[in-house]
Amino acid sequence: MPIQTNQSLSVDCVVFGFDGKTLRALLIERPVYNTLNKQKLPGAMILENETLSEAAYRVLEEATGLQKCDLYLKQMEIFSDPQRVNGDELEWINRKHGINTTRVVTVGFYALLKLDKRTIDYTSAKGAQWVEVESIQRLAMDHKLILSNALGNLCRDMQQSPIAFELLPKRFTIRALQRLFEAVFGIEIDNRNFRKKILSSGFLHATNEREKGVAHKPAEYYIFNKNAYQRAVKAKLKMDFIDNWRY
Amino acid sequence: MPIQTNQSLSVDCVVFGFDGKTLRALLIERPVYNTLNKQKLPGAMILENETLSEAAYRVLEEATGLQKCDLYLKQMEIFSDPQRVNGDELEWINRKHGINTTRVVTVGFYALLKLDKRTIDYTSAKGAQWVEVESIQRLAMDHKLILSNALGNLCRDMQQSPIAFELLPKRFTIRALQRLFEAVFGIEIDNRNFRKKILSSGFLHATNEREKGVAHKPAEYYIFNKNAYQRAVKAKLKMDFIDNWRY
DNA sequence: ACAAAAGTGTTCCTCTTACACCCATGA
DNA sequence: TCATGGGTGTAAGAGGAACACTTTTGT
Repeated sequence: MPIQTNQSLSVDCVVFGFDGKTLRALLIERPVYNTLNKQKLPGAMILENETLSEAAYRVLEEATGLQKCDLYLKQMEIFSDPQRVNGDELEWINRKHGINTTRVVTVGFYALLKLDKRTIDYTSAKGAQWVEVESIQRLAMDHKLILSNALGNLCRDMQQSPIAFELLPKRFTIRALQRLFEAVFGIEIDNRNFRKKILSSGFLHATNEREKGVAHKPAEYYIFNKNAYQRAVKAKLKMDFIDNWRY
Repeated sequence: MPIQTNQSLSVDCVVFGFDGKTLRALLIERPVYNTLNKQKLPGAMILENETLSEAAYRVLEEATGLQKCDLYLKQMEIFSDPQRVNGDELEWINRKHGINTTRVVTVGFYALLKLDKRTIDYTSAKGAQWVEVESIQRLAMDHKLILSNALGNLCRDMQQSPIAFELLPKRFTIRALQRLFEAVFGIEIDNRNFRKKILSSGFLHATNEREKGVAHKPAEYYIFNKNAYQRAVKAKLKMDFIDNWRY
């Protein structure tokens, strides 16, 4: 079997947003072509002289209007099944790009962003939709698999680093943060214990500002104190750094 | 900028083994060519009709003589810098394979195996070496970067799943398990607390067999009880996430 | 008998968990 | 005044960290 030479490499992005209640992903519609599934993840072929993450940022700016600095991007698995794109789907891709490839290998990314009105307006204008992740049934090609993968990665990463804040506005309530964890992990969290733990971490800064116009006791807004977090990480390593030396 | 069409896709594997004291990685020697670095990771170009993990298993069987069932394989990042292979290195690759590619994108894998005599004999016969990971200074292309990446992945994964046992023989002593953690994490662990914790987990099964011919009290052999582990996994998702945050 | 590594218990203290009521606001 | 969700404390138990000596074997 010869070395594969006429393949193509693409990126596909699972873009997550949080609306305060449920986790959503951005899906784009494509013109119907034969019996193919209409909804797909935002993605693109890699260009010459472009890294994969550059390609991913290009896709994300096109899809959301947001720049690199407003997005959290993480590479996941590579999907390389020789049959993952074939038949009508392969024909669709070749026709769309005016190329003639026999195989497309894709690199999955997931992105996190703050789902504000401006972004929703932008995506709506492009005919894209923010769909509740739980309710997504079928997608084009193997994009459902990529989505599942992204959700697994998100769960794992949210247990290890404070990326939850990438999905929340700069000012947020503790309840919103809790609901985000509950939505992603699919669990219920005791509110008293959650507040105790998250506040005692020292990573949240109370703004002294409160919700307005809500028909209940207004919640206080907090801000994630990234510096305090990074200081804490360093302090934890402080005494261990000799042991932890890695070239 | 047009879509990249004449690239190649390869896999590179960081193969870890544990000799009872230190963590080692398998490096292969290549014939010297100009001023290129001689040592590199085992790797190969992807073939037509082959997935990336199939390619990785092919590389691993070639390098170690071991089959899929005797290896733990995990995909990591993809390395896609357009300049990651160029100049003499690119020429070396094109000459070696009789192809004419302008860009090579590679997917990093790490593999874990049980480092027994048979495997060491096999790799020695091929001129490959098991080098202490701590002492590896320079490698061909960006393979040093890939190795660093693999070590980071291994550290992370070993904290989250019982892959440590993939590096130990079926029967092992608790001391050996402890030394493995100490080697990978670069820390010292209190032996009494370690025994208490690992034994109370219920994942180890005592064999009632002991070391022979050692000049000290012989240690008992244990076996990892995978079923007990998998049963335990289903029962928990804790609020540890705040403590474990790392960027 | 000695050298070398295995194996063993207790205490203290922190962190986790479970649990129920009052508060501030808009309608 | 009622409906709604925000915000608070305590007690019991589990789990983690620190710490030193005895046991078994080969030489």
